[in-house]
Amino acid sequence: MSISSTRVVIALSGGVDSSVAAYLLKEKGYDVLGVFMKNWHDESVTISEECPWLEDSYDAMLVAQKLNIPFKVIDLSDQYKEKIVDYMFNEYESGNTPNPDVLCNREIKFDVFLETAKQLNADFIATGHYARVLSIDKSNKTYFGLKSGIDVEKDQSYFLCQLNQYQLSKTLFPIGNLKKDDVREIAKKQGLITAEKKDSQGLCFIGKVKLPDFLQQKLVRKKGNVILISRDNDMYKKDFGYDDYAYQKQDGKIIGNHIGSHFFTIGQRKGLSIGGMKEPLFILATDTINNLIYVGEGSDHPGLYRKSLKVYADNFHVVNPYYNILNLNKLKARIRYRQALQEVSISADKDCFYFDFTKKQKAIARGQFISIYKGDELIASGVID
RNA sequence: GACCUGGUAGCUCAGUUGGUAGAGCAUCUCCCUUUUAAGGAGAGGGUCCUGGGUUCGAGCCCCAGCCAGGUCA
Repeated sequence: MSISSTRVVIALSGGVDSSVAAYLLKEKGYDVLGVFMKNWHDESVTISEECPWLEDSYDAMLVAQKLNIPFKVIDLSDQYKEKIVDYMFNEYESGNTPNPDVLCNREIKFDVFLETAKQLNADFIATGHYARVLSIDKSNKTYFGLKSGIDVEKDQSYFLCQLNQYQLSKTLFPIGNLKKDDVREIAKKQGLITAEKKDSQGLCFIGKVKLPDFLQQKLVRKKGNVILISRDNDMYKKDFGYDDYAYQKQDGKIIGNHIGSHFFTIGQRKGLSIGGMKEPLFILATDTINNLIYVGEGSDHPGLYRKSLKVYADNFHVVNPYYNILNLNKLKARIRYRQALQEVSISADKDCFYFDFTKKQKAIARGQFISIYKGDELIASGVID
């Protein structure tokens, strides 16, 4: 298959990264089609009066025009609501801390969008992620690997940690081997309107919303106690293994009230509105069954740290089955975006995968994703329990 | 009932020999960041319990009252 007859549908977000990705594909000679995904509409839960997607879609269109590639807008907001927004509400309601952007990639960009692209006769889809796809051939089988972007500062492989072999086999990341500065430089040189545009932030394609406000559109406020746990509580002398510290109301003293434990997450400092301490208060745990929040004073409070965590086997996802993860050593992992990679060792039984870090980890949040790296390749991931 | 201690920013408190007030926490804003958080920078905020008095001048001294906690009968 020649390049000129290979059709690539690029997801144009209206930002500089996808703009340059599109340009690079066009330069290589692919048959490129630009598509803007509308993932949000204003009828459902929303906070701000502005609607940033309109401006973004306009920028995306201008870039497509400039590059002389066909362009269209597709509306995936129904699917986005069903698969991402509802997931968020459900997770928060049950006391977990979801990661919508990881799900957005797995369920929307590399699923619904991929299927839509195929109907447009696409051979591949492409996005402006800072990540790379490599393939390895072994005994007549091709394995696809997800590698971090060359630009360590901008690496976005973490958000792609739930992609599977099929999805990777259909994906190109044209800017994965570029640095952000280079991307902006190219955009500038090509006169793309997005060259100086500020990097996007906040939930993918929704824009900047304050999460507590967002959640309160659906989840009700419910007054409950905030309980202060002393740093020399007996709890910290016991070994909880791979489980969370199990606090009970009588382990500390009530120092105030909150508006609903499901609005908060472990490690959180802001938003409790309780002052009068020497050091800041951090949330050690939330109990959404009894509507309680446990806090500790100071960023070095022992309740904020654990060295191990577990992932249920059902929630464990192998990105590249070329490797048998349990046979590898010198693995590293991160438990949130942009965290420096941490040394970890992995074991498993038939129910769970167990992770032991060399260094203690701060604010391990149930519902977030751990992603495991061999060198610069992301080989597996899982939902933290 | 008597005595003692204290009533200073939203909270916890500091305020030297009297010269119209500060720190931490909280709050807000900005930066950082395609999750949640964290982190960095900055800002706002006080008729110093009330009423008198002494003094050129009182949060700091004196008197009375109110409130909170404590002690003694």
